[in-house]
Amino acid sequence: MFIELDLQSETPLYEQLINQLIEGIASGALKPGDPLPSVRNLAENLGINLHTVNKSYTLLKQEGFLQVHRKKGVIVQPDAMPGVTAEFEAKLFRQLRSLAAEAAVRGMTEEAFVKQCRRLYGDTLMKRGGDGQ
Amino acid sequence: MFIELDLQSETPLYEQLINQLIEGIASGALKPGDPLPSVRNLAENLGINLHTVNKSYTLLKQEGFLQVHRKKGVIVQPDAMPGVTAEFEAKLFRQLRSLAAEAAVRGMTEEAFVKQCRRLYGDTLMKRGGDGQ
Amino acid sequence: MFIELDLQSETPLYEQLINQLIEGIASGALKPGDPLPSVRNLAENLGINLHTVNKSYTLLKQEGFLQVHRKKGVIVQPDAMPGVTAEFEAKLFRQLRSLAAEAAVRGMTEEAFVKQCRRLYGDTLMKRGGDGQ
Amino acid sequence: MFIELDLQSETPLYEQLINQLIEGIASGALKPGDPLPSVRNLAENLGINLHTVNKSYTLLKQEGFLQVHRKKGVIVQPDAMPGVTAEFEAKLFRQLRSLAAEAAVRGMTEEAFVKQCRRLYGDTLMKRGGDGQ
DNA sequence: GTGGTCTAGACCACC
DNA sequence: GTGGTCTAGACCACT
Repeated sequence: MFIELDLQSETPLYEQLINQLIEGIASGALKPGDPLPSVRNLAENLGINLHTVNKSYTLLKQEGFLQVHRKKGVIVQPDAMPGVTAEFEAKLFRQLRSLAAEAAVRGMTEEAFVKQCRRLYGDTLMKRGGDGQ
Repeated sequence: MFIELDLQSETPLYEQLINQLIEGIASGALKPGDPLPSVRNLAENLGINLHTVNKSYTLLKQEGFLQVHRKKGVIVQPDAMPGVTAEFEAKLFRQLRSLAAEAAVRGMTEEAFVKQCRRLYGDTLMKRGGDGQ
Repeated sequence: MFIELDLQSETPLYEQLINQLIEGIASGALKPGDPLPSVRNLAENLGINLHTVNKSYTLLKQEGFLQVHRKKGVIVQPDAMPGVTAEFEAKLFRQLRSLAAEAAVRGMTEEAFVKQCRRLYGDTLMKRGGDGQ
Repeated sequence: MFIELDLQSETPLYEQLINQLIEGIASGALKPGDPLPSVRNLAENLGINLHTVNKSYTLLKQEGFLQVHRKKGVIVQPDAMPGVTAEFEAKLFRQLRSLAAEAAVRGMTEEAFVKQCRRLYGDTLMKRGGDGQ
């Protein structure tokens, strides 16, 4: 498993897990239709409680990234992934604006900031070639 | 006052306040050496608790964005703003990676993502010319 | 076979099966006295477990929609279908009230709601004329 | 409190609670902006666990029926209620079709069925005059 | 064995 | 005081 949680972090475990699963999908490590580990299994591997994993899975299901399949258990959305919803745009907007403002105040130039953005988007996907579909 | 808090938001009030003050500095609405409203005053204007404003100010002072001035009270850092610390880089990295991954999964192209990043950085600074509307 | 199960649905398979068989009877696709596929056969065709089909049949027999026939195996109730029992009325009441309330809150007018109800009842029976496509 | 849970029912407690809260909104007993009891408080009154109430509230928040207000606690959506989404239409369709089919097979006429639908929609709203806005 | 539900008790952040 | 998070342990329905 490629997942690593930071027990000291201030971001909740279930949220870290959500982020890492989405990154897994983005990178191609998790492909549409792939089965995920069972809640119990993953919880044990990560050394956390079953309910915490369950919460992450549930939220990802509600968002449409995951599905429960009656035979395969929990799987990655095999059909269309959720698109760019208004909620996501709002979240993106809010978070980017804060980050950009702080970066600017701290003296980071626009080019440095944008370069970092591009790099992180690219990193995410680059692994696809070596690893995914 | 250019500050607007969203009582329905999931972001804590003190954090919203921090963000908006930093955005105010980035845009030039708040310039180095400018005095900020007193804790009591701002709390009253925003209709929130003293403690909340206090917490925001304290954290911003700790980070080096604000200072206490004998006569003017709390002012915007008149000397060098805090630079790009390791903590900030880590935060930037973590948050951007999550956002980029989700954007990618949702089908947002790299160009669209980067464009949005640049736009939000630019928006922040553009107001500087106008000197703080 | 006119039955289609959704493995991603939150409704249990045995319940989906029950619903579709009742809809089959309602539409006339299954007529009183008609034999049903054997448990084994149907399970194989649908790609699901024997137990699941068995559970559906058993419950439908208990309710009186199906019967066991010495020679034909399981058949559709050839005599009087079960009537409007107190249990059914209670279920109908409970579910309709919830749906109606949510529809109302979501801004669906009474006429739109009732129209939908009538349409779905009508759809079910209209196929009867065609005798079970 | 107007809420009554059936501990024997096969429908989960949190779902019963959700339904009753929506019915409360539909009837006008709960008006936009009204504060709801705290999770602890309601849980105690209903004799169930805090987490069960929490789950109901959380789901209703996600759907947009409720909001957390930083000062008033949990309140009924003060702005626009969620409209008729595709998911709701699908749910309505699925459930009504099953109910209609079973009603038809049990010998309930279209008029009797539709009348019941209209009655339950009406009941829900009628209380508004006496009780609500 | 799976996911789903419920309970119980604890700690924390926020206001 | 509030809601949010996490843990622990239990039972059930479904396949």
